[in-house]
Amino acid sequence: MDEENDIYEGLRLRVTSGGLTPNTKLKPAVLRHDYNCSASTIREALFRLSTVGLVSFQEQRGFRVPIPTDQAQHELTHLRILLECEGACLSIRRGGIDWESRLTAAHHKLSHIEKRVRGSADHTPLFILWAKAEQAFHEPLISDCGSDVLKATHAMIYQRFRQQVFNSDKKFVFVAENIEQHQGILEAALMRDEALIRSRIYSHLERNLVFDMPPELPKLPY
Amino acid sequence: MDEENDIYEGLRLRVTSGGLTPNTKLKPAVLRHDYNCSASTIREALFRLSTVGLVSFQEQRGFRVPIPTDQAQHELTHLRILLECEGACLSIRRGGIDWESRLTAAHHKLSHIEKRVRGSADHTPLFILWAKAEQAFHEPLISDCGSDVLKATHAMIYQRFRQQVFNSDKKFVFVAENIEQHQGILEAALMRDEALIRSRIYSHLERNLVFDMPPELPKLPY
DNA sequence: TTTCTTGAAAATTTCGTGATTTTGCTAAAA
DNA sequence: TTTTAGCAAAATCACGAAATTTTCAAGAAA
Repeated sequence: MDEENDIYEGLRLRVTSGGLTPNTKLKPAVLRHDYNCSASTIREALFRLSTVGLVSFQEQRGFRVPIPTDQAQHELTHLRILLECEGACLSIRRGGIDWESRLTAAHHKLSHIEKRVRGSADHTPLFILWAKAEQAFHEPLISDCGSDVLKATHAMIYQRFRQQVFNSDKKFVFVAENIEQHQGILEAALMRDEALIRSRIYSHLERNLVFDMPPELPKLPY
Repeated sequence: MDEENDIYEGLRLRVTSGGLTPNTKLKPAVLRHDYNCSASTIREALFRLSTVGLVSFQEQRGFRVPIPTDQAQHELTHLRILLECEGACLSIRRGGIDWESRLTAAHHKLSHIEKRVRGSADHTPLFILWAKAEQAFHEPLISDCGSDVLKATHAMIYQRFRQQVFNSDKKFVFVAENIEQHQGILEAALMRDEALIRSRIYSHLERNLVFDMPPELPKLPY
């Protein structure tokens, strides 16, 4: 099980950012050779991935790479906004100087990579690197919210979101605005301005919303 | 897998509302007899349950019934409020007359059971019945939000919440206020008043929050 | 041509077993 | 009495094979 986890991680990487065509069948009897283990072990890992929505599963019909749809992209984005805004606001209240520090460090790395991406013609080779850095920025954003459940749920949604956009036909198109948007989010965090960080997280993710959002939801009662 | 799912559901019921003492070991070799199948099949189902947080798992140490903690209760309640408010508001906007109808029907059943519970001395025997009716009310509340991801995430959190309170030492104490609170939520839904339904969902769940909540979060940017 | 049946090949699911690890008990040492 | 060491029993994990189900191509019927 020590390496069982490696198998799980390996498969997760493959279905989220491995360039697999959506709807591709994932056959334990085939994949076993790539990981030097039995089909049962692969099956177990695929099963776990299906529970969190990273591979689709139908009884007696095996596992497949999920098909990205506009609907799914919209829903995942919506939930990401909801969870990330909540986590960020709570972190602003609870986080100390060490939180600011971690966030700033993560942004520094991300910013460096994004500037490199902007300068290069083909973004594809840098994608994996960028994806890791962007996750490493969005994660500490909510790290001090004080809720493991919130963080775990966000992580689940985030992974599915990443898979969705990477496997959609648009592939990876780097958006230059990302740079200033990430900067803006960092600034709002350091300013401890909750309304501002909400607004900026929303603006950052907005372009992934394919349908209209309700014009305005009333403020929370707490 | 036809009955595999029955096994999964059976085990889920047992760990969420089966009266098992927290930290009880769940041994595949023992449980197999209750379900007439092999230990491997049980193991697979337990594995799936562990992925959604309904049983705890440690490699080489097997599966156990999770131990309820105040922290977990607080976090699960917090997320329930977040998701349920969001889903209810979206349903208010998108739901039609059929939505009102389903919600009213569910409330009618729940209300009937709750009045019976209030009248009886020992609540325990009615608990299973009540739990089902209460879930059957909170589920259509968000059913027309238009997001399967939101609904699935809420279902996951809801199950864990239910397990948490049922397995905590307080066991099942029926709170009389539930009756008017559910009534109030229904009314807010029919009035299509989003601010009101948020406030009432919060009030309804508030007593499960063991720590202070932030005094107020600013309104969402959309 | 299109639809329906048939049956062989392929894939999926379930199961028992052996290897490895943990657990619990007993006895010796401090 | 308390702690440590060692051994036996029990439990967990990975595996390969048997049993069941699906897939799909080829031929029959409409």
